[in-house]
Amino acid sequence: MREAPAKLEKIREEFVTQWGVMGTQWGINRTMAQIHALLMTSAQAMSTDEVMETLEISRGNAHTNLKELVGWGLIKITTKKGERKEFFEAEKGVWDMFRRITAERKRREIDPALNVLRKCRDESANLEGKESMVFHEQMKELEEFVAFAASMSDKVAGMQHGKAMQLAFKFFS
Amino acid sequence: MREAPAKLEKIREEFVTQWGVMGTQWGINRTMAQIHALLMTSAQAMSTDEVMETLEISRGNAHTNLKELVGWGLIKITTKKGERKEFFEAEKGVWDMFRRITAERKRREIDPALNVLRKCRDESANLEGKESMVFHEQMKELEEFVAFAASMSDKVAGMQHGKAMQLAFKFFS
DNA sequence: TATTGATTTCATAAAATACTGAAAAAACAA
DNA sequence: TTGTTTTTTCAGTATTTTATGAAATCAATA
Repeated sequence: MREAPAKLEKIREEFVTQWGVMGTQWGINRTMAQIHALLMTSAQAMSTDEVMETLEISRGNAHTNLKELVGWGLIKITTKKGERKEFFEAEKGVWDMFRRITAERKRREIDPALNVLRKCRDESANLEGKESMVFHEQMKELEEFVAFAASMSDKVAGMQHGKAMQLAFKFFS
Repeated sequence: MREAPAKLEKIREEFVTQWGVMGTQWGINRTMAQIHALLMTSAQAMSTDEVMETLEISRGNAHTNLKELVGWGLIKITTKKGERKEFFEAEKGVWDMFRRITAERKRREIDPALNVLRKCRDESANLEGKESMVFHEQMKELEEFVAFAASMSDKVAGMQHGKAMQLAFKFFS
């Protein structure tokens, strides 16, 4: 890696660190957030060894989290001519990042919630008593809302940047 | 608490359990999610002792998470005539729940991210070299996007249910 | 084929997070 | 005041999550 001005490296390190802290608050693992921050702000693809060295983490840790990021579609694997190693490169466009995160969170968090809600709604459909009514009604409303959120999520994740901005403009009118 | 049909209690317990599991995936603590699920589906307000007993958790745990939920605005404290204890009651409307969660997540997750991004953008504004350009550009785009998300978040969280549905309809046209 | 370089796995260790239970503080009643 | 009930805090413990590092596997080259 070509030597970057010391000042930049300092700011970048601060960004990576803070993004890691934010990650934990977002419910994602610190190293994963840090690697993402690192690759997002890298002018060129990095190897596992470079990531390990920069963040001072073990090979296992680097490997696991790089592959996890690939799973999220936030980074992709590339190769360099004459090199045997894999290199990793981040998706840099923020809209694409957002779409991928949205789609993945839907899959991991919204869809399972929907299943739970539907099951509980169905099973409480024909019960007697006030308690049962309250429960069933709550399940129904939650289920409807979450289903709606899921469909919005799909819609947004499927949109092109231009289309989305157009819509956002509509939103503020 | 009046005795509810055994079948209901079984389904409700399943819901509470599963909501707790989901909570951990959402990055929030299991007990907090369980208490929320419990109160959301309760026909009447519950005391700390009732929560402790139902979920078989300690007083400290119940107390901490009840207060945390109050902090999120997802449950509120009430009292009963002739009773000295505090009782807790959940906001049941899903739209209001959603608004409160949105507002709180913005405050806790989006706003701090914005601060980090702005700082990094500013500090990298006048640096030389390709690396610096890439970094600065990325900070700028992230900052713009997150600021946009923040403003959307405020907008949504401030909307009435009817207004939001109207908008959602527009969205699908 | 053997050799070397790279990736993957996984048992163990470390760190972060959540929970308990009991004691202290606060709120209310007598 | 003094006693009683309820809330709050927190040190210690348990659990869960994440990271390490070495060994196993895989892949490319010669």
